[in-house]
Amino acid sequence: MAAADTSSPRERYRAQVREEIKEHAREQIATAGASALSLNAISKRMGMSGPALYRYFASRDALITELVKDAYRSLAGTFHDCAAAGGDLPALARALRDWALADPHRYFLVYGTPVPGYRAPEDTTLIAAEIMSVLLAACAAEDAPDAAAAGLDEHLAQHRTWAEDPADPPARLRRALLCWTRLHGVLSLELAGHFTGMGLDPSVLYDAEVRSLAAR
Amino acid sequence: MAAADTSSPRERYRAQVREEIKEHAREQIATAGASALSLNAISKRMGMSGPALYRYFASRDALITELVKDAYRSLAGTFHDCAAAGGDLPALARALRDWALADPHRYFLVYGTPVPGYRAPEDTTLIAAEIMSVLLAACAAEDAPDAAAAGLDEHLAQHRTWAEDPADPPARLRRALLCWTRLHGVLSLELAGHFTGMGLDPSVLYDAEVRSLAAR
DNA sequence: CGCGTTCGTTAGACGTTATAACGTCCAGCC
DNA sequence: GGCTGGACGTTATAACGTCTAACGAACGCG
Repeated sequence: MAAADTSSPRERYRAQVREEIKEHAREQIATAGASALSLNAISKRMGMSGPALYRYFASRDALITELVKDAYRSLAGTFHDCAAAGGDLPALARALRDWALADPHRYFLVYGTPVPGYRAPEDTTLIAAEIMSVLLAACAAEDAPDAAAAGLDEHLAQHRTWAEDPADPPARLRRALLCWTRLHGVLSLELAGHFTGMGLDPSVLYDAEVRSLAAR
Repeated sequence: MAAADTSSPRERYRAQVREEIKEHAREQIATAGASALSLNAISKRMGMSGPALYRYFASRDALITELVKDAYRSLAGTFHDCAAAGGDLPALARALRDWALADPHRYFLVYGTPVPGYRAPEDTTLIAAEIMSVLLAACAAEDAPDAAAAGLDEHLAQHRTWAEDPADPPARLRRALLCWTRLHGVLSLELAGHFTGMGLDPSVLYDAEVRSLAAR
């Protein structure tokens, strides 16, 4: 924060140009997907020449990585805001779906097909942990032991590095995990258009899954 | 002539070359993902020159589309085989996971991030319906009405174009749908590597979800 | 004012998809 | 046997992409 105060005009201009580049990149990704992102097209639309962008981003992958990080931060922010406003688990689920539908390609930037050579930087895993933390806090309701999940609970009791609070019972970890995987299951298939050919409304399916998760 | 019945040697050679091209493409996709598929690299590895491939596939997208169709057919085949061997729902789930783990990029070819301009051809939707049909048949067990899914059942009763058998109760359609979305939720996150940073075993989570689906 | 860092430029190497035009070879037909 | 048409593979070329190298200009700082 204080560093932003004392930033030189040079650095402020640099940050502004970087933001403008990312803005164009986001727009391009939203219309054509991440694989179609072209530094050349961005530079042309900004009135600059191609290699000028390399003053601001080391490579195309670096730009995409930055956008992935922004997407993570954006999702974590909406989750945090929703929880701060007293949102319970269904509210969080709604916020997640709204966030995803607002920009499907941003969702796929986070949860979509991974690029083989790509390794997630440390930041993203930290933000992912933060997202899980908010979800975990919303799963604070009573948890009855589930016979079908006994093995999972035992496994979670031993591998809980992603849940910082050691007081969380395994049943709560399990519920947060299930929220994540089940909502992602419906949402990703919806965003990929796999329901359109079947003529059914994804929101109904999503809501049913949310109710099922909240009511247990 | 009788040549219309049996393929001419010309056509057999053509089919063989097409298959060899697809073989190299599959290998390339398995190691570097679909976005890294290069017709140039394939042609070089086959000892041919670049544009020669255009005699066999109209474009790069056409080749990828063919591979997507093959992946669909492969999944439908393993599903069909599993069901023909008397496999129940857990067996189908295991077959799905084995199929996905055998070649993760093939799974993403079917269920991964969609390309914006891409429209699924009619064949793939037909095969997708066949896959759902097998899944539906495996969900033939008794179905108790679920309070949280009443709205979904009603919606499914009205939009059931993807289930050809009109005798299927909505509860069974719902269960098949939930199998699909929940298993995909765990599987896609696993294949994308989102669990590796959390230090937990995806197979335990997957098995728990399978048990939860089978025991209801 | 001078100097150095940063910025943006052009030139170019290299790879990609895709088309056009040109040989080449084989199958079938007279 | 010889001819002809079509399929095949080639080289050449265009257009676009990332990214590096080298150069000039502009800006801020001492």
